[in-house]
Amino acid sequence: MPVKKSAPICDCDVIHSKLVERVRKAMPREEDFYDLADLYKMFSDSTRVRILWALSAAQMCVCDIAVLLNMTKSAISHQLRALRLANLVKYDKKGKTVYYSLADSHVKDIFEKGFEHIRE
Amino acid sequence: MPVKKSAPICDCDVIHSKLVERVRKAMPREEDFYDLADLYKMFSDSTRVRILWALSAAQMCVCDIAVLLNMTKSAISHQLRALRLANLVKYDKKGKTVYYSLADSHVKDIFEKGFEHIRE
DNA sequence: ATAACGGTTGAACGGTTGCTCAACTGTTAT
DNA sequence: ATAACAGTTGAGCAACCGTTCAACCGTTAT
Repeated sequence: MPVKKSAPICDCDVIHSKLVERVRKAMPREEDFYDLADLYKMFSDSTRVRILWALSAAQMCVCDIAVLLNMTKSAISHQLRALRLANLVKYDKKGKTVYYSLADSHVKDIFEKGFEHIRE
Repeated sequence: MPVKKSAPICDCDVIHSKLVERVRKAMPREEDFYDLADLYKMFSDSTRVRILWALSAAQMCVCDIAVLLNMTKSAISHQLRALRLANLVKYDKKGKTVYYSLADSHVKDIFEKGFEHIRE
């Protein structure tokens, strides 16, 4: 979704050119950074974080989450869609109701790392 | 920075009320979720992620980062300000140049967890 | 003194994003 | 058949966010 510039647009001289070259060589691909940012984007909104936390506590349907967070089904459904597309949650349809749960254990790990940092 | 609603605006009935009550009781404070989201917001932009990665590789000045990422000093400085306010980076002024580095080791941990998830 | 340079700042813009609203699908109950 | 309900979807709007631009501050060199 972002732009890739080819012409150098930096408005200053390199100060430590050797250092910069060394770091540049070790740098992951541009794409990996976008993927990483996209992953953390899912954790960067308090509604999504609360949904993910709730699902880490129990499998829940859309109405349950809506009641828990005091929000509309629609708002929750929109966010669940984003989480689904990011492969962070999976769902299981049983009749009218759709049960959501975390896709894998990495999500819980990411939570813990975050809370760990907050309570430094 | 968000809004706190008091009147129930949920537009549906609870389906699993016992479950919801159990989860609600175990839920962290609202504020913690905002703090967590704010933390991950710093990782949710590819420019900031690349800056953080660069600083995890070496202490660098603003011009170094600008050259490395092929962006203007101004853009980098704005992002560094955000990272500073979030206590993710610290700086050390030596004459004209300002050297930035990671504030603590948690940042590297968060990186690794993220990359781990991407290469599932 | 003054020019040059590293870095910061605030306003302005364009793009993104989260929620609302209303309409809709699909399943169950009557 | 039809009503009721769980959930989804798309358009629209307001708030937010990242970059640019121009002006600025502090330090160093001339």
